[in-house]
Amino acid sequence: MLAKLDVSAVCEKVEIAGAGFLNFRLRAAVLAETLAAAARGEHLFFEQAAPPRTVVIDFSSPNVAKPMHVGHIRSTGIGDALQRTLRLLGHRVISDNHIGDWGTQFGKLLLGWKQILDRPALERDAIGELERLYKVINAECDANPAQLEEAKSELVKLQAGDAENIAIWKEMICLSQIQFDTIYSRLGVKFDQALGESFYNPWLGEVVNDLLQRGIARESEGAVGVFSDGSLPPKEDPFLVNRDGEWVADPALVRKSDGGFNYTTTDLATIDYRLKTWSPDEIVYVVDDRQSGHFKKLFATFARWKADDAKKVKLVHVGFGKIMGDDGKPFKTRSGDTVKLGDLLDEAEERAFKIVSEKNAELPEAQRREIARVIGLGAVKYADILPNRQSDYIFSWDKMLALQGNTAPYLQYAYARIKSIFRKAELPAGHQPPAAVNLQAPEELALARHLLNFGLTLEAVADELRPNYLCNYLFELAGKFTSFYENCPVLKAEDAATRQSRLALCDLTARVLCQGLNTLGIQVVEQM
RNA sequence: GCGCCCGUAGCUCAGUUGGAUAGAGCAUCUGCCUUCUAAGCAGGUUGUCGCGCGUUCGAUUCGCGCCGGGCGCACCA
Repeated sequence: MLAKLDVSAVCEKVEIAGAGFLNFRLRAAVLAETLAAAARGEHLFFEQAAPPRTVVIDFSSPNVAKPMHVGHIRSTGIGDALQRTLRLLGHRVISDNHIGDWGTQFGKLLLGWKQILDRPALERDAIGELERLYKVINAECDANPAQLEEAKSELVKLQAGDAENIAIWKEMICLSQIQFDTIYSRLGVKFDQALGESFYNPWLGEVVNDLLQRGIARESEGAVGVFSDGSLPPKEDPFLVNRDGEWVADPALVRKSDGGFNYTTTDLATIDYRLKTWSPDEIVYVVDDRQSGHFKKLFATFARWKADDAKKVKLVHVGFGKIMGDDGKPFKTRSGDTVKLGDLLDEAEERAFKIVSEKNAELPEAQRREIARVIGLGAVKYADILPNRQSDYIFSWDKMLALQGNTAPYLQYAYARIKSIFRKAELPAGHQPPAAVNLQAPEELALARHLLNFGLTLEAVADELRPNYLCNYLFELAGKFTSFYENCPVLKAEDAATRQSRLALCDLTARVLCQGLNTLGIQVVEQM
């Protein structure tokens, strides 16, 4: 292999190193020229994908009439990082927020609205009031069958298009939309589409009829479900479950015995719509791992329903684990309630503000507020993306804001230090990047080599749908930069050429840090 | 019961698809601020990669079997 290999243009002599290893040494001149080209703005160490793919990403998916809570940050944060990564690499992305705006909960909500709505409370805090309606009526339904019947009949009226119920339902959606807009604008998350469950209503009946006609679904106990077709061994068959040693049917229900539809039905109609509308190569669902069984059934059902279409698209469930409190149980407030996303972000900003004020009391308050906003939000997002997504992680304010170790503030700090160098450098307007980058010190070389890996890392994130790879890359980059920073004076470098070269290295590092963090949905600050 | 996920340093976690001496942060110990932000850096200490068998030149990574934890298993989504 060595005899046939010709990489002399980019590498020094290639050496055999033990059993099955070849050692390649990148030519210093190639490294320097790659950096010089980047300094001239010709690239930033990554390339556009060829050919680009079309990818639908389904994430966040909050419910109408409920507060967005801590359970939504993983789907929202991971999904947003993925859409940003794919876009950066030149793929065509359609991000779609599949909002829970339809379903059985509206029976209870409508009943609550009619029986116990507190208008002034609704105007003060719409989501709080809607939440209260649901909780009260839900409790009453558990205790009182007559009330449950009432709720069901409100739902039937809604589904039948009753004008009054439709109007109330629309108002609830409007009120919820205000909340969603507020949260997403704080998070800086944008969607191309927000086609909620209700959007697919017109097709649900057809979906079920078609499945019945093709013999994929059948009736059972008054409901309609998709059952095993026996094509797989029982262990691998998503439509079978073992109970006490017997393999029994575990169907995907598509119509309830009362005639209502299930979420599998909506999801089937959704896949069909997305294929017809955007012809994607891939549809990615960023949803809690606990729903993996649902997605297995959904994908298997779709493959049986539309075999030709199914061959053209890759359906992927990007699952993730739970967020735990430091007691190892699901993360809750001290009083045992779910943590609301808005409150979580408020607290992150407050904690960051305290720290910024301690470290940098001399900055004006407005600037400290803005720094705290970026740092606090970044800390929460980063802590959420950093762990391998399928494992649960323990939520810790101290850890994410500790600002040492693998955290967003550490990365933002590295960026701020670079910007500080440029403020002190007092470069003339229209400063040109150096003609040559000259790398000598081991810290310079290590930093330069690591910059080259940015593109490979982005591609790994896109291929495996794991944004945590980018977190680890950036953490290493910041680490290599600070080593360089400690050991290699920039402004007081021994000669002008070294100074120019090191300035270029600093600038490229800042650009990659900024681009990388932005790709994770995190901003940077010039000073902190 | 069956399926899925997890088990890596005292703690919290990485480990880019089977590669070389398994890495970070916290904790702990030792140095470094009249010099570009010390929210930092340099270095020391810390491991039966849950256990066993197998496949392989080579296994934390793949297969099988155990042990321990979490989650899911028909009309909620």
